[in-house]
Amino acid sequence: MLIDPATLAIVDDHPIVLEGLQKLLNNVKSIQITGCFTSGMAFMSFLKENKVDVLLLDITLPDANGIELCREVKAISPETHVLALSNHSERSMILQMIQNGATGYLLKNISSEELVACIQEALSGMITFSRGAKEIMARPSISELKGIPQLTKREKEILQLIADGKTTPDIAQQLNLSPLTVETHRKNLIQKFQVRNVAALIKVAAQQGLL
Amino acid sequence: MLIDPATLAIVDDHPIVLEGLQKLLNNVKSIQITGCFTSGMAFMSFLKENKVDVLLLDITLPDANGIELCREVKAISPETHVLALSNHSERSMILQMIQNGATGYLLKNISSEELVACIQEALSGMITFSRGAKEIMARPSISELKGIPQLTKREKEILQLIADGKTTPDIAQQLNLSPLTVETHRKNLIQKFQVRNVAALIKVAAQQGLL
DNA sequence: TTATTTCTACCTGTTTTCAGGTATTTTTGC
DNA sequence: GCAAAAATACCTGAAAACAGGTAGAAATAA
Repeated sequence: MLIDPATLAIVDDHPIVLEGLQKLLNNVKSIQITGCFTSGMAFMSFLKENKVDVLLLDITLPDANGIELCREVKAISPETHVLALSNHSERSMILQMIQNGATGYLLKNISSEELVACIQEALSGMITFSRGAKEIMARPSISELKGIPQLTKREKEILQLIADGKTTPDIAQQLNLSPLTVETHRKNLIQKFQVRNVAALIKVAAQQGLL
Repeated sequence: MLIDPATLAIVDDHPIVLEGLQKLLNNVKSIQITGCFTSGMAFMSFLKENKVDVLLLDITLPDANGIELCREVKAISPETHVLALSNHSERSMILQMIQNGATGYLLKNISSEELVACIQEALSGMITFSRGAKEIMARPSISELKGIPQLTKREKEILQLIADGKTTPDIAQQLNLSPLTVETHRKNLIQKFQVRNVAALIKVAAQQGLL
């Protein structure tokens, strides 16, 4: 008994890459390439009509950015496994792709065997990385982790409430404090993070994983 | 010629877990357990005096939370590979740990062989997940990906600038627009995201990876 | 016990945001 | 070419945030 081969699509604005990947994957029985696209829009209209099990997605595209495209794909077709295929080797980029629903991240220097293995792993419902990507992920940039101001318990608490959209009077009431006290904490937070206002405060706090 | 065994420490508030892990890893020649701790503080003072190659870290601790502890560990000792060892099976939790410098995430139902394999993988400088964690990572919650408002180019641009701490007048000047126009965009952003103010706006935008 | 940090609270005045609209001009998609 | 979407711009008044302070009480660490 034969199982249906998995359907695979590729989005990459370099035709050469498309060619190469097709040749490479054509020998693989368990995978059937059902579409190659050089733009995000073209793929999206294809996806609305066809089932796609795996998508190999380049991040840099002419019409849209890959991160957003990935999210759109998963929103329409959650069962499609999106594998980012990119030259970008920044940890933050990989994390962003994963956060936006990618099932894996492959650097373009990947070997053909590894590529097939990663596709199989994705098909079996697991996140997957190419060797290079795994190494990048294991090396957090020091700058990301240092320079994080030490917050007191109260400050963390208030930071959370601010991030939830609460205003100073709201917070004061909720914590049984004077609004003036809350204002002080808010000011201290802004000072500790060396930012100009809450918007920037929340951004850096979020980026450091404090929310 | 023998290579020095890797040093490993464990932080977990359940003594039973510590016992179990010790027994389990004692047979492994390439790993030497150099410390077991039931609190974050105890480990941190140990870390200041001793080299630790791998740390098995429970996320729920009495004195500190594991996410912050992980960051502190990496800040002091970037070469220490922190492997989260936890029962928490939420995707967001795993992502947060990774974002805060963890080299991997293991669910506590991990088998002993898998545990050793993951430790080896971490030691070789790659990120690693237990099988269960890989499966969780591959399944983004639909709620994370849906409900993301469609933003126009201008709105994205202004959202970025707001997140950078720019005020309406700043942005207006930078983009050669009337402040009133910027205000309109800002209002539309708040409406599209269904939030009360910029603080909440930036939080959700950051969480959806838009910044 | 002392020193330090944290939490609390206050004051003044200015700037910015936000709510709740309306409305014209460009783009863009079909 | 027409409709829809996007970008532009305006108005008012209230609420909130921010800058730049000071300062006492309480908790914590040395």
